[in-house]
Amino acid sequence: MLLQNPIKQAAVTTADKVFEQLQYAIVEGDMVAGSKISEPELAKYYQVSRSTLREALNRLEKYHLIERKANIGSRVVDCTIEGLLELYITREALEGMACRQAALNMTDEEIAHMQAMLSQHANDKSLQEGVSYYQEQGDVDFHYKVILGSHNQQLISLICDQLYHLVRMYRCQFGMHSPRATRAFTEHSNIIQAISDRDGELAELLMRRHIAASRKNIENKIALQMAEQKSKHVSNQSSAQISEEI
Amino acid sequence: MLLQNPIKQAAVTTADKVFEQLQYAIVEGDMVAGSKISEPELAKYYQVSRSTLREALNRLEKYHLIERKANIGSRVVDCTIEGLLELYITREALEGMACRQAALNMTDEEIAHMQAMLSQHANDKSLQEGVSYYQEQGDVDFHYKVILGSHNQQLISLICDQLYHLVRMYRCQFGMHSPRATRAFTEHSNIIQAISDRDGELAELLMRRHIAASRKNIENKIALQMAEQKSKHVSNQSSAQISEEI
DNA sequence: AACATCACTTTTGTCGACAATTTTCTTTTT
DNA sequence: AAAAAGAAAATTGTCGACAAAAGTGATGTT
Repeated sequence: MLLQNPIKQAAVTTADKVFEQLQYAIVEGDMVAGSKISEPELAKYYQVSRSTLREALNRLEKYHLIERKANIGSRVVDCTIEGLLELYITREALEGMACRQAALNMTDEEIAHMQAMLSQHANDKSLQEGVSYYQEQGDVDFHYKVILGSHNQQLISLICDQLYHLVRMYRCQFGMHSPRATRAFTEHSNIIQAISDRDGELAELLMRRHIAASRKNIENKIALQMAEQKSKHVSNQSSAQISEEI
Repeated sequence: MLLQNPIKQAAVTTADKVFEQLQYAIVEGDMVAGSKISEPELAKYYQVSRSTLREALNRLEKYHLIERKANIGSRVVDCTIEGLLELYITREALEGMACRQAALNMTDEEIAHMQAMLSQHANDKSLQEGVSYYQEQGDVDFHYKVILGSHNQQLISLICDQLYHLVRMYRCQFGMHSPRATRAFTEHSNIIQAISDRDGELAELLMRRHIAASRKNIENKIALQMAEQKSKHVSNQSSAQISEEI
């Protein structure tokens, strides 16, 4: 898997390993979103006792990948358009603030490193060719660098633990593509400039616009698809591909 | 306990009940912050098996009230000045955005209800007398109303589940008092006005100032106490009382 | 006296079984 | 035939026991 959580710790216990496998299965859609989870079945599948499976489920619940009800059971979280938009709004708030804090708290070395990363991407031939794969990775790297640069454990934990698992899940399930490389590159460039200027206010503003632009782009795509589907009388919209950036 | 989580569901299972008791014990400081947790000991104390106690611990970990390490054990989270300030910065980001969304998404009925709540507080004699108790409750009610008014499940869950347990813990452990009633009342009043004007931008700005003001006030108090302690050669600073608003 | 090693104790992780609750299916009644 | 009631099956919650890992203290070596 490409988009790794940068602050995760190694899986030492069996429950950890089962959790990781389940995490990938859910994020990549091998376990269908919204479906019920059978503890005995899964325990048998992963060759572990139900206790350790439940331990893994607890961790999945912590990361908002499943939902549990007492005496009823667990379900994989559902991927809805509303949920996706809510996620973007939350990201806008948290990553915006993280970017402001990064401008205040990043060391000069960290900033230099981020600038180096960016110019490396600039020289990368994939950018010129408009290939999305490397840019995708670069985009994720950039966002993580900014988040970690906030030096705020609370923000880091919330964004990386609570949000980004879901972000990756939506990316996979809705088949979202990367942003047009050049546009994102310019925006990233401006954000880094604001950070190296130690201009927290501008840095936050730019990051919020960067994320809000993606959200609005998605909203437009959705509106378009809805109209298309209405004219074509297609009922199933959950498998729709949304060509948009992270 | 006064400051309840407004979105919590009833505790039906034994693990739920143990979790609730442990939650209060941690928040109110009956279990000292940073201390190690003994599973056998706690299980015996609450008269449950270690399995159900571990289930409760899992939930505490989900809410960031304890921290676990594989094969090592659990510790109650530590209350530090840095952690408190990080919490305020995160609140500023999340509640600011929640307030913006509330301006966009609250129903007219919800707004009317919040206005009624505020004028009730205005007429309450406790406000005139500057009694903090009711105002404390009123302040919490106000913030919760705004958060729920965002109609954004992601924001609601993050703030109420992840942040407010810690907020209450810090309030208890640092013995923080309420804000001066009249000042907070005016600020709340202005925020509600912005919401009823459907002015999301202003609503967010005012809420962020409202929270940032508290944070800065705390920072000043801390700086003052640090100076005092230095002159008095007092070493223990963790039990300091910080007279500041939520 | 300080350090390393080994055995012992304690604690955490995992397992299978039982109890309680929910769901499903059958039977009964209107 | 539809709805209600009750029995059976399956699922979740809880328990005590064992296995594995970490911590502790005594012993021996340099």
